[in-house]
Amino acid sequence: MAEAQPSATGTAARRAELRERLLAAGRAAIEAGGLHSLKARDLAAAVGCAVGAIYTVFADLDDMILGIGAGTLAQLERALEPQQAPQQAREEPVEELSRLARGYLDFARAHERLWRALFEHRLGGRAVPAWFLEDQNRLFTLIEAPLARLLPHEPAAARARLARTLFSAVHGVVSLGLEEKLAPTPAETLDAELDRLVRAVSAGLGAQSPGSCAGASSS
Amino acid sequence: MAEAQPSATGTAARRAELRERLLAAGRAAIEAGGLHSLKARDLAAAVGCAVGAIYTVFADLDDMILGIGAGTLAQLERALEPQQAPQQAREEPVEELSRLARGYLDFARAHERLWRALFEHRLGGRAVPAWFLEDQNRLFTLIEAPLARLLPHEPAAARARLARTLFSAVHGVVSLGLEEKLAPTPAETLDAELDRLVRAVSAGLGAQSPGSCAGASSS
DNA sequence: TGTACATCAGTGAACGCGCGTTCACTGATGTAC
DNA sequence: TGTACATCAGTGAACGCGCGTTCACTGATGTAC
Repeated sequence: MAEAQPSATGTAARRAELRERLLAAGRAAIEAGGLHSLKARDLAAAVGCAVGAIYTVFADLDDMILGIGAGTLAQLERALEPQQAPQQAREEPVEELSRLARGYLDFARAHERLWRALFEHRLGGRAVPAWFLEDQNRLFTLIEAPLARLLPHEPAAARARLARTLFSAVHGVVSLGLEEKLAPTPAETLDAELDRLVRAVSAGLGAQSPGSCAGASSS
Repeated sequence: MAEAQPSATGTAARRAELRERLLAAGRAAIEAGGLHSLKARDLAAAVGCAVGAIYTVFADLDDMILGIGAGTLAQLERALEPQQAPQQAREEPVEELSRLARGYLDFARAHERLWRALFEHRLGGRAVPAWFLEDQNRLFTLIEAPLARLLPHEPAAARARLARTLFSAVHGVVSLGLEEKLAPTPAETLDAELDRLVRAVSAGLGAQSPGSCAGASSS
């Protein structure tokens, strides 16, 4: 017998549980209808609490949106991390970059609205908190590793910039490619195009760096 | 003396003028505060007419937003076209692609909110009209020309896809690069990064195609 | 174990505001005679 | 040229809805004795 439901015991625990359930309801709402479908009354109805209870756990809805965004970022990071080859037996940097891009595309497909919500800024004028930006930067870091092997002579600062640029380019292809309201791109075509882009950039970057091309016949 | 103001004479002409003035007011509103600042009452106040008059010229505000978008696309196209080198004395395809990308970045900078409005879809569930999609496709066509010279052996269909992909990549870099709410990128850095990307892709694409470089000595 | 009481998480009706769209009306325009 | 009348572009108050947030209240929880 004892506590069947995961209902919390202490007050603090109850609050934490309410917070989680609201976050889950918020995620569900966004997945069902986009960020604009996030409504205080709907959330309250979904978790079975009063509207006012939301404000005992979040400062306001924007605060909650940030919480959801943090979860999405964490999930995205988890989805991409395993793509990194085991420490030893490192694969070609190009392959790793290609897999990361593909992982990003797959994630966007699987959680399109949640993912798009990351880039819609509904926060009324308020600045994005620092911890949120750090979460984002961690994504770029994933790209920097293979990039470092691809361009070993590139200064670290330039490599960081490049990681961001590469991410942005991939993001652009995924974002416009999945936008079905405009000219829709068939799934396999999009896969192929994204891969082609990543390989072209990788090859081109290698060629730009000292040596390169006939010299980048790898080693 | 005679008609001083550009006030129209006939009824039809008056309507056309009202439409233009409303579009101008709408553009101004978006430039000042983004798409969300487009309010019927503000528009009426700006052009000095009644709220109801708007609906004698546009079906609703979404219809008007499409009209504004069409204007933005036309302006963007005008901004990019001259970038194409005179028919004779064609420059290197890479240079042309680089200049197109730079032109896109400059346009986005100069009219950021108007430009972003093109990609925000406020149209409630309604499909984007065909003429709007055609306007968009004309942009991709601008890229196809230099691409054709860069990859002469590429089938036309693949080239069209590639133009779209390249556009998306550039768009991504510009879009995230100008987003000041996230980690902001300094202007010159963004210029340089975008250029580096375009050159890398161009070089890489050339290397992918038969011929090229050391002959894709990979294998 | 029982009782009285204080605390405070949680309540939900109500506030306040914003805003797209409508429609019964008006007054200027232009036509007919 | 003048007059009476019909048309209809344009009016703007009002409708209707949505929605974030508040706050006076309540009832469950847990403590003190």
